[in-house]
Amino acid sequence: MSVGTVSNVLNDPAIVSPETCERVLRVMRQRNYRPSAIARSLATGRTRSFGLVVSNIFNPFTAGIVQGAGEIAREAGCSLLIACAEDDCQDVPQQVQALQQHWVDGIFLATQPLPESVWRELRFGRTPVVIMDRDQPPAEEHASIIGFDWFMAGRQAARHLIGLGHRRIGFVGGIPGRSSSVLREKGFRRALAGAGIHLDGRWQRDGDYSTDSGRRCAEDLLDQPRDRRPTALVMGNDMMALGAYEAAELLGLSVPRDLSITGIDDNYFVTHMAPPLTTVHVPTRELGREGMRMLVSGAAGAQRVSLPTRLVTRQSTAAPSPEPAWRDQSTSIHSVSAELSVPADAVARSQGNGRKERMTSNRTGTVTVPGKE
Amino acid sequence: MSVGTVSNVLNDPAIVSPETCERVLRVMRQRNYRPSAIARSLATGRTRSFGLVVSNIFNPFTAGIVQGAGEIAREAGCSLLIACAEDDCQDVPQQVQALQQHWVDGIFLATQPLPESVWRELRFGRTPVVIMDRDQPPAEEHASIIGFDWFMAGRQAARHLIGLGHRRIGFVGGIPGRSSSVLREKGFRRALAGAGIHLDGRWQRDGDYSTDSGRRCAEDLLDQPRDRRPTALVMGNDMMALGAYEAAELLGLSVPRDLSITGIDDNYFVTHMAPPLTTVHVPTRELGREGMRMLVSGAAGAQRVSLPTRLVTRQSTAAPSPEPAWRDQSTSIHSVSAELSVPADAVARSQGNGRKERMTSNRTGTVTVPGKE
DNA sequence: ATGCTCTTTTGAACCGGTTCAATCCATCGG
DNA sequence: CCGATGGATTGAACCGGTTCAAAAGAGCAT
Repeated sequence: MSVGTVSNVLNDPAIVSPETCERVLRVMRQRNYRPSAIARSLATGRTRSFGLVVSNIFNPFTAGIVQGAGEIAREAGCSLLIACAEDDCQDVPQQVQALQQHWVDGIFLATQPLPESVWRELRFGRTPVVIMDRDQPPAEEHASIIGFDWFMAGRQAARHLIGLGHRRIGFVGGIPGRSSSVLREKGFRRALAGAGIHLDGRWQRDGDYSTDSGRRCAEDLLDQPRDRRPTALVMGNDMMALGAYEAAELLGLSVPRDLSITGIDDNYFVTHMAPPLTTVHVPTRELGREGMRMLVSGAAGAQRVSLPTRLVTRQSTAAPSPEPAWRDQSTSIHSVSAELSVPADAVARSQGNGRKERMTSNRTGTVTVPGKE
Repeated sequence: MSVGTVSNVLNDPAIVSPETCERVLRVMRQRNYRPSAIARSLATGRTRSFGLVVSNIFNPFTAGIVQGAGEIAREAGCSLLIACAEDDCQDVPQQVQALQQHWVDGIFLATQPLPESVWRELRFGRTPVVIMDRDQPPAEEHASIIGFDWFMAGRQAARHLIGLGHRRIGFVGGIPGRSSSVLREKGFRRALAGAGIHLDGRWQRDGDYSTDSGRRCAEDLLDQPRDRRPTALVMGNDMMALGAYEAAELLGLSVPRDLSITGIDDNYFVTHMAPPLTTVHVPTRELGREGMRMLVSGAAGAQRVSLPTRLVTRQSTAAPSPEPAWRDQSTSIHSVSAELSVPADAVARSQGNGRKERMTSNRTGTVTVPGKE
């Protein structure tokens, strides 16, 4: 019995006679044989394993990607090497190098930010690469980009509030300059412009995606006389929205009666916030799946994919309370159209008894705007 | 120039003449040579990589372990293969098998629960194994057990409340039968017994570690006339404590004025709960580090390590409000001693203005009970 | 010049598979 | 009976390193 035959039983049983095949399998079972992935890789030059580099593993955002990527890898019978980079991501090049030495068949870079120096490392390998959420077009042929439509996210949040009748809407952005932040803001601005609402620069702040920064910015925006204060806030992500809740509590404002708040991300904890947060769902698991799909299918290369987001309505948003009579409402044609576009049930739901609602609400909430918006 | 010499330059430059060494290194740099971890593994029989099997990657508990294990692996120059098992952990044996095929030098099993069938898989490999939090002693010589002192955790939570003067303390446990749950409860009972407090079975419920179950159990415990209702709740983990907050809000009880609540885990979100949660810190990152340390040092085998927990005091606990006068206080010697053991500053802090406190409190909170308790 | 260390380099076996040309063997047609 | 056909099996090269006995060379004492 030659090793070649045994190898054939493993890889292509059809070309081996049934008796031989059976005999080989019996012995394997008996001696509890396990083929060595290592040796196989050395012989074939392919490992059927992929590398995934992430930064903050505590971030639910990251966890979603890991989850999704793992699913696809499993389905394809491939293994996934997950490399956790340090917080500042400076060691990503080393991580990439380590993965290359393991001959991974592809690399998924899902860190934020991504240091420029990785390109030097990537250039030498012929390894296919998928990169998450990168601004610049890839410098290499074998790299694909995958990301979220952050413009859509910002616009969806703002449109929702406009639809509820809000006119004075504040915005707290994420880390300035980062494209994911810039696009959220652009989407927000577009929505306001589309509704003919003048954007007051005083109602805009830059945070850094942390709860604390969210609280600070929100306090700053809200600490004004009632008639000059925003009636709604679009927060750049859920963590900052959490901070906005804290700010509202500090200032004695009730959510959503005195202030509507929206987030972006749809982290798992938002359903447990009081009240549950209306936010823009960002399909991280789907990004993990899609990115890994590109790698296992060998389709990675010079592509650019953007995943849509969708608004999930919960109890942190409602129509603004009526203004004192002496203050004249804006009655432009835009405000009328905005008023008319409020979905009736959304208003009813938002104004209902939040408490009872919450007991029966499911974790995922109600999807208001479907996929393509 | 023979391949043997080149190999020596890589592994033991000292035995190669300086000129040769330099020459080899220059060519390597020039041709951008990267040694193949695959080929090296095949030759040496060791991969310098380890497997870590986890279940729910979204769980901060899991994230902590991944983080810690990753740190030690990195320090040791080893790589870490992270395998995410499905939620029910039924596929752990397959995951283990895959890791064994990759010739990992050791496996860290950090799933909960762990199906019995893995033993069949583990028995055949000579791979060292570290298992998290397992009840039974290991069946094999090469397996070590690492876990938390859940008994201590339960006791610390209860003692803290007793120290504040609580006598009617409710308990909501985790999944019944699981040793981590049983031990928490035992620690809780021991603390009460130690203070001479009679444990009323009606003040005990079993949850499943989810927020919803926590809410249900807490509601159930609290929905009684004031004088028969617990003044404090020990919740089996932070998620269930979150549920207890919801229950308190539903019943119109203020935390901590009407009800003190403690958790276990010290998840990152607890500092953002309103009020911030007093909980027992469980050092997951340290567990990851320690477990991986056992593997990389080759010390894994028939050991049993238990990591201490520690109480972190925040604003969800306070002394109970005084009872109506007509109800006679228990005045046994135990209650007097309990009263005296209240640390003065803890009471002051808990009763202070939670709002102002919170703005300046650091994320990690105040460590009340140091390491060894 | 010879023999003896000691350092450096070499060559080949080996790790555990894959791959493929070559061989073996049975069957069938002529 | 011979040759052709085709399926099953074999043997050896190969993947890219490590390891180690053996060879080569250098330096020194005799």
